[in-house]
Amino acid sequence: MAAEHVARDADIAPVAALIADPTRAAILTALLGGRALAAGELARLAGVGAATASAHLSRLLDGRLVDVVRQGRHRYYRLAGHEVAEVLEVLARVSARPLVRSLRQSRQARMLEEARTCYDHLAGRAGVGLLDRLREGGCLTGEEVTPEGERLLAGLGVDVAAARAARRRFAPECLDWTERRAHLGGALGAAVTGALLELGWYVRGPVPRAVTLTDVGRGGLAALFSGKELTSHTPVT
Amino acid sequence: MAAEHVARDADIAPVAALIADPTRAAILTALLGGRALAAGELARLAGVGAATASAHLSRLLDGRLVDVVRQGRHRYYRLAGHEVAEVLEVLARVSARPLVRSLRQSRQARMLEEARTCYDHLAGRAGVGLLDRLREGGCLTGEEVTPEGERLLAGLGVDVAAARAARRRFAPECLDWTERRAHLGGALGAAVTGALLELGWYVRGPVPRAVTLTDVGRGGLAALFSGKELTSHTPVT
DNA sequence: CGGATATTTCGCCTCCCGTCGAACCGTCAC
DNA sequence: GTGACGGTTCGACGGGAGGCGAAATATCCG
Repeated sequence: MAAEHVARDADIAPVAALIADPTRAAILTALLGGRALAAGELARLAGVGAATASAHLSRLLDGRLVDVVRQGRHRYYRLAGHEVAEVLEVLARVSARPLVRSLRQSRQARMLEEARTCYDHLAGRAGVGLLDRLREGGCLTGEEVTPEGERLLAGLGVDVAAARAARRRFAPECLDWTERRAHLGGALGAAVTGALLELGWYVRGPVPRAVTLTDVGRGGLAALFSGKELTSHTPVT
Repeated sequence: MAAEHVARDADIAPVAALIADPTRAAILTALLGGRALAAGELARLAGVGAATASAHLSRLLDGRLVDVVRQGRHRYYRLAGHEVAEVLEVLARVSARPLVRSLRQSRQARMLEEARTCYDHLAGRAGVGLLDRLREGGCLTGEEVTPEGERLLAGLGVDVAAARAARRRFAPECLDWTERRAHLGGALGAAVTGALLELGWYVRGPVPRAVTLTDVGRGGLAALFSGKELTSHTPVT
């Protein structure tokens, strides 16, 4: 989903190992509330002796998953930054992944599979289709926009020059994890997506990252790409 | 960061334990490319015997971190969905967290700490400040908008009724992990943030989730909240 | 059908790691 | 000071998990 922004390979095992222990997981989860808690409190919450908790906290400190602030004879521990909280939250989401989704959830999931934003660019079947159409139409070769592409995008109101001048990567492929194929990311992806929303071809949906194709958008895209839909699927109803 | 959307507590330890083993981590990382790989290939990539790899894959399968597709005498394994890929990516990010950031990174980090979007609503010091100002001004009590709040928000072009009718939670607090305090999330948070962008009080920055306060916005907010800035800090330069 | 190859299952060994009790070091209260 | 309490360090114990080789199973190819 965020392949564009993935850090180069780092050993994830050590960090995972820190979270893998049930006691440490309980400690970290207790700290998810944002408050700093004393060592003894954490030991109690985790249901373990003070010695054990201390050992765990020491390891979490080494691994820079928690910070400690000493205050008198107490030591208050808290999570070491929002990245750590994010890991715990994402991990909680996959851990809670139900075997079978509710109707509402599966409908939302289908909407997100169809079209959603990935940070600030279009993803899902629509995102993958868009990149395919752009490449098929010779608008994009590698990471460069061709003259045809420049014309087509200008027609949409995309400022390609501004995107090229942006401080982020211009037009990287971003791996789409529901499609397992690439969609268009980077400054250009953001600019194109912004233009599509601006034109009202896509509108943001009720679910945070969902966007949906409008009738206007369907017509516009069909005209742009000579009748080819971005995706062959019927829209989610 | 995404406390609004966090699943209820699930034991994250088992999933973390699956990732915690270096061999399994290597297997999962190899699968991050999105392609399905055969068991033997994965064994080779992970630098381990076929028997060992098989055992690991079996456990990953049990834990629903990978899917398998049998094709003749080969068994191709792939990650079981985008959530799993997300976990690995976020985990890679914290694992790679440098001890000291580069100047550019720290500047970007400061921008994000100041103001950014969290899914589709305002976060960072600006987001926390906004919620504080709304509460101080008596615009919001608990999760309800007061008549004063209704007037103030209407002046900004926020359609409170529409937000209230949305299918997502109306105005939940969303824990902000850089501030360790709450900001306004949910349908109302999204609507307010949309209005602020629409008015040009905030504009999206070069970095994916960054937004920055404009001069117009500074004036508008000052007028709204009788001179109080959302944050006492000088803007990031 | 029979040999070759891919993958899994089965023991077995080893070693790491979480646990606890007890001793030790700081800090607070009187 | 001196006792009480929070927290960490030390040492020993036990269980669980990963590693491998060998045998079993499944699939392909001729």
